[in-house]
Amino acid sequence: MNSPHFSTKERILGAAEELFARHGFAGASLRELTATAKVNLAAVNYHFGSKDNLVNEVFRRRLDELSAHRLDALQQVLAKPQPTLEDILSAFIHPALLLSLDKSGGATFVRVLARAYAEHNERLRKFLSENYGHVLKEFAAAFSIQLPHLDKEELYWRIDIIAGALTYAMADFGVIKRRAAMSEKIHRERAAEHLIRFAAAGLRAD
Amino acid sequence: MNSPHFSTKERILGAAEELFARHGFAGASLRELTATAKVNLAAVNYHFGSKDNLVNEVFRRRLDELSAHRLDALQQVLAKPQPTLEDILSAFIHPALLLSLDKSGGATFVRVLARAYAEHNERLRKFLSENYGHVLKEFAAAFSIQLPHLDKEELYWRIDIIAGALTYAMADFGVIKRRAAMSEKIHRERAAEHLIRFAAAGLRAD
DNA sequence: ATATTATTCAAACGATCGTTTGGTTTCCCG
DNA sequence: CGGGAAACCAAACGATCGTTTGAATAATAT
Repeated sequence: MNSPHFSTKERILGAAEELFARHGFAGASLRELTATAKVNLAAVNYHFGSKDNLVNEVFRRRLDELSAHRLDALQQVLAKPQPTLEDILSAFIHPALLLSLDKSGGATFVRVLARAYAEHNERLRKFLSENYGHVLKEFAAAFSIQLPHLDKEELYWRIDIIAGALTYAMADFGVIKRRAAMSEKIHRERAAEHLIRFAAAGLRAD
Repeated sequence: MNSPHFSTKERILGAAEELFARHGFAGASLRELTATAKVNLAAVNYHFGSKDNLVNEVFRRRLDELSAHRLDALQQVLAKPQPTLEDILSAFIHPALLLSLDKSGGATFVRVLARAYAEHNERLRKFLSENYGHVLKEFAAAFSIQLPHLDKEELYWRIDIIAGALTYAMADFGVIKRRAAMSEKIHRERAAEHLIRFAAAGLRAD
């Protein structure tokens, strides 16, 4: 990720993704980050303005595409005659599954996503809400039709918890490396199916 | 938690639990912590030696009891003629559910537990592994009998991920407060059942 | 080739962190 | 009551953090 044929900005983004996944946002220092990226310490502030904004850009680089995939999948699901809760959840999870299987940092980014859920950083939540809140809003609306017995507050609470647990479960925080990439893909796909069923049960509960 | 009839050590532990849950271990500063506990800044180092050791003691205060409950429940399950995977998972989750329903900080501590999973702090992991690793080891042995097709490495990996997701899902990180305590208890119990089924499916997958 | 802009760099700044110090107060037992 | 241990407190220490500075270098355009 710090190969010389990447630009300074790209090397910083790559190192940031890696170190944010490993140490969290506050835990990753700009000194270790810039050393990993093989750039000068001041390069982060020069190219991104601040560490906070670097965090934003790490998310933007991946979330624009992930959100688009999720909304596409949701639109296809809602076009069906009788969409199920599992269909909607699949539209939410499957794009993240694809991202986690991506070879160039996608899996690392899913771990960063899980960090974002765990660290209840107010500033970051505001950024994500302002830029990608409409995605969760559309999914919440789709869920709401399937779950008329839940009021808005209760639904949002459940989506928040479930989305966090789903993301965490997909994030693969374990220390042990898996053996074969092929077996990993199969495992993740099956895990995603189980996650969908678990989340559907959690949403359907009275 | 900072009532004057609590001792200084207890006030510090209570404030630490609260602030660790809200801001994480690195994110909670001793200055805010001691201000919340209404004690002097130096009191933490006087009574606990260091911030790291304070983190340890926050866990020890709750985990001794939680681990004992889990091992008791596991022993009862293994005494049955045909224990199922769900039985073993229930022995792991149910004590945590009881803790999360505890009125005096138990729910807050479950959020701290979820933090511990998300922050991959090496020092903290070592402390937890040394002091409570035998609990996970006994559960892993019980799982292993039910899941002979999984080798040790794969089993530990799955337990790590699943335990993290379970803990996170139980941690109730959502901002929205629930309305009635009674409805919360019912909701959590049902959520625990769903979690058990989800985790069992994840463990049983090839 | 020269002027202008963009980028990189070593060094320092101010703020905040956990921790330590030395003195004061409080408590308790002989 | 008196004396020694325990507890508390304000203040300072050293380290590390994100950020800024101003000069040196590289790249680009006229």
